Amino acid sequence: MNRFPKLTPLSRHFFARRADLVAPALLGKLLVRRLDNGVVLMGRIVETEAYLGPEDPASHSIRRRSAAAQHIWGPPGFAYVYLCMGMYYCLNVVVEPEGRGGCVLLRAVEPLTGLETMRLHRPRARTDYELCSGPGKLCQAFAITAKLNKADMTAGDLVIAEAEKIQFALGVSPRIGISKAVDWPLRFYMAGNPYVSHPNKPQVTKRAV
DNA sequence: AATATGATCTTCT
DNA sequence: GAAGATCATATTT
Repeated sequence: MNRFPKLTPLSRHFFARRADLVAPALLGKLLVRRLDNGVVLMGRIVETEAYLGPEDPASHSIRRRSAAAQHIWGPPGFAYVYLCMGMYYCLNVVVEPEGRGGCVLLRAVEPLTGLETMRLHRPRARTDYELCSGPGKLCQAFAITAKLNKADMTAGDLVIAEAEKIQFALGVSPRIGISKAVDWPLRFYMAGNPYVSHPNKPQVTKRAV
């Protein structure tokens, strides 16, 4: 309970690639959150979506720069947290070389440690599957709010850390919940993993990793 | 100043 | 499968 594996945050270099390369590369990595009271929450990333630069009509980088989002054109490896539908936060990591405005949305994690605290954060969740199986749920479980917008995810209280490599089949599908570029295959997930959201969504390709 | 629009979740049918 | 909750940001008057 008081021993955690050695955590090695991913380097900024890791994020300085195209979003559609970083997104699948993040599968299997650890999302690590240290709360103010010292409790550590951890989950294995099992589902991500890539949002590219200005050539992607669904990306926030095609919109005019706002104070809350201007850092997505800055150096990669920082959190981009924003409120969706007035009620739920979504967590992104800024990726791609500086100036592009690419992001990767973290859609689902497999909860590993701190489940009791996650259940307190998500009283609505009746099963462990409902804890983190969606971008809004994940933010509730991990207590991620706009206060963590612009946080450095290579160091601090919200980081993505290296993990033991595990074998899995890569699922690819169109992104969820958007109205532009709806067919672009930029959602990546661990095929068959029970903590992925929208398990019945048809995938377009599948290959071993 | 006012309105339209979501990278969602929950509950109900 | 569909509707409602709810608000930061962007776009329109």
